[in-house]
Amino acid sequence: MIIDRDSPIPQYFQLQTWLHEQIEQGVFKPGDRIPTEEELGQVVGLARATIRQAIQNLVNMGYLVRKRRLGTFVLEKVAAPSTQTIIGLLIPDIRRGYAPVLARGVQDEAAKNNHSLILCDTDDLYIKADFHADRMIENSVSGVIFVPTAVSDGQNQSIIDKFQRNKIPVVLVDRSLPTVDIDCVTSDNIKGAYDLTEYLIKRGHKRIGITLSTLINTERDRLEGYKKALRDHGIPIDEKLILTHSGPFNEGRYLKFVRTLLKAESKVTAVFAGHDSIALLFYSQAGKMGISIPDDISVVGYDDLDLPLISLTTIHQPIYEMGQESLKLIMTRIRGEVNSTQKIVLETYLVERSSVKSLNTSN
Amino acid sequence: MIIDRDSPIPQYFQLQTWLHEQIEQGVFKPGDRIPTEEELGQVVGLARATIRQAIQNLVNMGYLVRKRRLGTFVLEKVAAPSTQTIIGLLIPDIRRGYAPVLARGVQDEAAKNNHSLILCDTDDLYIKADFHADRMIENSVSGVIFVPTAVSDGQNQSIIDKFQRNKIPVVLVDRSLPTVDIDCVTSDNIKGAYDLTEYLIKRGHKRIGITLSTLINTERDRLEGYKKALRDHGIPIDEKLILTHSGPFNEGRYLKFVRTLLKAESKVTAVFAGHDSIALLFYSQAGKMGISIPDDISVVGYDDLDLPLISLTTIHQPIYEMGQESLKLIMTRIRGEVNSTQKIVLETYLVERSSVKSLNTSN
DNA sequence: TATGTCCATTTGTCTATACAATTATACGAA
DNA sequence: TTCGTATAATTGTATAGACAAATGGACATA
Repeated sequence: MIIDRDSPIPQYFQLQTWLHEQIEQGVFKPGDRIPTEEELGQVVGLARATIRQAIQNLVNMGYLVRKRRLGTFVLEKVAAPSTQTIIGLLIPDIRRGYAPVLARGVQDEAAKNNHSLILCDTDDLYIKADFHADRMIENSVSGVIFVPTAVSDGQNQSIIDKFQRNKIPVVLVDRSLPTVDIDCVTSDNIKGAYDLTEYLIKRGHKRIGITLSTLINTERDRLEGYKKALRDHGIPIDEKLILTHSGPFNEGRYLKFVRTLLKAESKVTAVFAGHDSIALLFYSQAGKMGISIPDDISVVGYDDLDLPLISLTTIHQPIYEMGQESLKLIMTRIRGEVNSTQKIVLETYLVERSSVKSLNTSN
Repeated sequence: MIIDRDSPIPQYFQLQTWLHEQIEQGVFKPGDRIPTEEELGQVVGLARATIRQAIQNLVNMGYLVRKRRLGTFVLEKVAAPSTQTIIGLLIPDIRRGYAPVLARGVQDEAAKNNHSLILCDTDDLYIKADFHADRMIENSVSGVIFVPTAVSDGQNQSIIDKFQRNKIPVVLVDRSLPTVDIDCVTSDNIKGAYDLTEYLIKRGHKRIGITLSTLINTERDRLEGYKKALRDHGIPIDEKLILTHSGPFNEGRYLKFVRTLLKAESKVTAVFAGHDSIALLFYSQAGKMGISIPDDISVVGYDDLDLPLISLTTIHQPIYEMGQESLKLIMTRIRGEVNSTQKIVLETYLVERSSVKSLNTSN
């Protein structure tokens, strides 16, 4: 008999122990249904409430699940999922560009999933990214959302490796690493830049300057989209109108480029600023040089930052949504729901404002 | 009555929730004995088995401990000897105003102390602040830096209480609560506004409009500084030039105020914008109305946000430093180094740019 | 095929009752 | 004082019975 009614050990506990043994010994295997409370009551000769007490304890201990109308089942013994519910976000600088919006998107989605967000700024420096990565691992984050630093792919790779060695899933946002097979959420910079350039071309612009950084692949993609649009419309690419720089964003450097393009000798009728912050430099320089936008020169940007006082035609990047998507993606990884690498590319769209003048007489 | 027998929510769960609340709110304090099962049964009119079910769940959750013959007691909520090195930051919205700079200040200082930063946005809503507070407590943060929400002091107080019941130190930043004796880091808004107003007066301005929110005590202080400066210089206060609103920042509302002040009838020669974001509205509206700043009207702001394209005379608030100081303060609390309440007031200074015209002929 | 309805089964919630086990406290005896 | 013992209070264990709620599956209907 399973239950010894004379034992000082409570009967519910005797039953609980017996059930536990059956599970541990594989008599009841994961997925199996154990007898109903009614049946157990008959077999061991105990009241249903007593049976329930034994079963409830095993449910609390994670050995069983009850399902209404179906019965009680043995659970797959899973390693207790870490009680930590923290996601790490590694971005260049919370004060710059779209970072606050991205952080907010991640955070709102994290809140929906009952996770908190640890925020770390890398300043695009490997050493800071590495430092924060260590701290995140120490604080046992469940996953990391990483905007790769504007340094070598190898260094970014080594940050990612560090997380993966600790079995922490990583999702890249905005900037991807072509050589690394890893989940990422980006937008289609080639298409966005293509659309934007085509927009200028259709308004009669032929000499279109561009200035951006070749350090980050998002901006390299924009350059590619720009060139492709020119080629497709039979406009020769003039390398003198392409002013690039391979380092991180530096205001003084770009101010030089901006001045060069604004000078009458350049004869450009429109400029493509690699991102909205550069477009802003065009506005401030043009003001100083007595040049009017868009009357004297047209300017387009990229990002659609919330810029007061100017009305810039630009490409809207769904930054907030990228934050949300990257968090959703990391949650599926944490829950172990997917295996194959996910590459999510979000749509961008052109926002027409009034920084571009149409040169078409018919228009 | 505590129990609603018509509710679809199980009665044991209603009781459990109620008990949980009593504990959270400190009605039952750690060490207290709660009523016996018998007593509870009498009070709420439930069978003892039902009472037990509620209590058992709370025991499992670690809120209560039962002792035979003695009763059931509230447990000291011992945050596992926190190896956690995380600080929580509760701010209204990381995307707005100075929030990114504050967050960065906190974070850089946290990094120096080997702590990480959990970021939570409240949107100035009590319910969100409360939600994030619970999550921070769950993640056992070592301390919290809190920008009070723009709601009633009582609600802010209840957030603070929640942390303090869990022995988590709290520091207020920017906005203080006059009725609460708690560490805080602020800047002297009365003096800043006084200096700024005096600056205008010394340049010959007598009709000075002001528009701000009276919801937050920082802005109320600025209004006070403005009035004091006028009084001290023998300029009568014209209530018609004071346009206030008692709700949270709302662009439409302030645009109306801005237009009123810009109209020629108002005859103001200068306006004091409650913060830089409002100053920005003056610029955008003035542009539309063909009014030139500072030639037709002078404008000053408050905060010294990094505003591109305009050259606004404003009061610099040491936001980054406030973030740093608040973190330093919380670290001293965590290390238990101080006992008395610390009220740190940082210096502000006037940044003279070119949004103010001098009306003095001699100048 | 798709959709709605009903039924039987199983767990979920709740009551009422009884006795057992534990233990702080008081009290009495050594 | 010290030790043992009785007592009362409180939680622990257990029973028996009732109705509620969810739901897979069978069956009927559109």
